[in-house]
Amino acid sequence: MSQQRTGPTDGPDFPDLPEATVARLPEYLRALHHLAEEGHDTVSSEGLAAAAGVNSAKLRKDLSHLGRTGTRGVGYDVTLLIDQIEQVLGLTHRRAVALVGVGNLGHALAGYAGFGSRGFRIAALFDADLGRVGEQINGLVVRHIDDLPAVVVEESISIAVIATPALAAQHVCDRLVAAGVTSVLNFAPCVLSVPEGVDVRKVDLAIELQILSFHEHRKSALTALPAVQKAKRGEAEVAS
Amino acid sequence: MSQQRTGPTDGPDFPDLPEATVARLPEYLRALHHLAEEGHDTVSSEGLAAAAGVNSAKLRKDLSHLGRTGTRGVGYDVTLLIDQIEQVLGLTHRRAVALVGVGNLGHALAGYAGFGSRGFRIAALFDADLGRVGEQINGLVVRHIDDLPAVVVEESISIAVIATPALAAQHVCDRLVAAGVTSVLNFAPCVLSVPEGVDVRKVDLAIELQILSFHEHRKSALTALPAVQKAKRGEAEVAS
DNA sequence: TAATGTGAACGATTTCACAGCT
DNA sequence: AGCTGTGAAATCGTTCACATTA
Repeated sequence: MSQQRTGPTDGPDFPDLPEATVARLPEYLRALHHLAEEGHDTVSSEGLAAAAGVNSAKLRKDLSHLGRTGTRGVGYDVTLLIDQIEQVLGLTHRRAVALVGVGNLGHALAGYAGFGSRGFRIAALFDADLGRVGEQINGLVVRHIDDLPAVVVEESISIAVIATPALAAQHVCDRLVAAGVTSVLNFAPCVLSVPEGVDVRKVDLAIELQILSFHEHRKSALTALPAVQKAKRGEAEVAS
Repeated sequence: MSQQRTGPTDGPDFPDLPEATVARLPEYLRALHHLAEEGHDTVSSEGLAAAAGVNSAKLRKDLSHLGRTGTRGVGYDVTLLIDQIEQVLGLTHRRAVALVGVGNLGHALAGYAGFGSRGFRIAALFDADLGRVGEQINGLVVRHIDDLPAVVVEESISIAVIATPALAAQHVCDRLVAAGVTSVLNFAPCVLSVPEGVDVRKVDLAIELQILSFHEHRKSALTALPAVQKAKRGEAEVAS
């Protein structure tokens, strides 16, 4: 819809994807890798949608933004689609990631195998605590945060993970941005302000539980008073 | 279990909030606690919106769903609003949470202080690996997953966190649901299927990075070809 | 006067239903 | 015949702008 096509010479490599679609492509990618391991060569929109936990119309609309990806009457070629999604997500090379804060959570993230297998390489660990600097985790030495600028350049790092306490996060973020980082994944429970052109995503573990708490609260309120209005909701509620 | 009834006429207690609003209330709550610690008694929609990283119209609309919460010409009473949000989110009592899978990530989650300070109590740890059963983490003994049914009842657990490998997650989830758990926070990179009435939220760390990777990719494509169409985006891009 | 609460406009996303390929 | 790709409809969410109220 909102697309002015810039000519017959294609919007080559770069469709302007809706944000909601971007957020789902990684899920499709994971499902596709799984299907590939199981030996599937092709998959229908129904099949892939089921594996990714969405409905098939949504999946088809999402994939349609990537250009022609399937074959009518047949479905999608699994390996081809993997390639196309990895292309669009910029996963054709393994991206170097810096992790700041090797406390409780940071330590676990540093050892999380899922990053390595899905396109990323933890290239450096940082902490402000001199007691932690020098420690070795998973084959990487923890460096002092003052080394940030040098290492970011050295390792061509553009993505960083913040796993510090909330009070330190904004300061750390400022230093990351100053060093050239342009994407931040923030685990600290606070709002980060960043200049234009820098992307921030946030993961707040307690917030996830609080959202579930709301639903628990609602469910127990409904079962406690089964009298009025239950005609409303009918399907399995899966929020993501 | 766990209901706090205000009487038979408690209809007004339970607004039917939009899901997007529910997802933001915890962020407001966090910001409010922070403001309270700084000694603020009241806060305007502008002020709270800034602290929570949203715009003020959205905040007012969100809060309007809770009923009259502010005072025109003045703003919102900080402690009163905290109470109202905690009420709606069902945080008036501390909820017991089970955590399954005390590997790398699960271990860190078991020690995460943010759960304790924001309405939750990790009440039990489980693992399938007998080598881990008996280990003590943060004052809790890891139990074998066969003990699930007993412990869930004993501790009145309705929320569980899954931090197992992907291959085990569905099986663990089935056992949790069978034991009576009705909300699941899933850290395993896979889709869980659950019966109606059970809520699932998912946190996939690699997916978060992949979404950032997309934006990195797009940014570098845009700076590489500064020629065409840049009139589009204007503000700081904060995706959550 | 200052700031909330809210109808109405707008925009984004999801879903439907089917035309069009293979 | 079967399944993708896609307009159009429906739904959901955001923003605007201002009437309303303390």
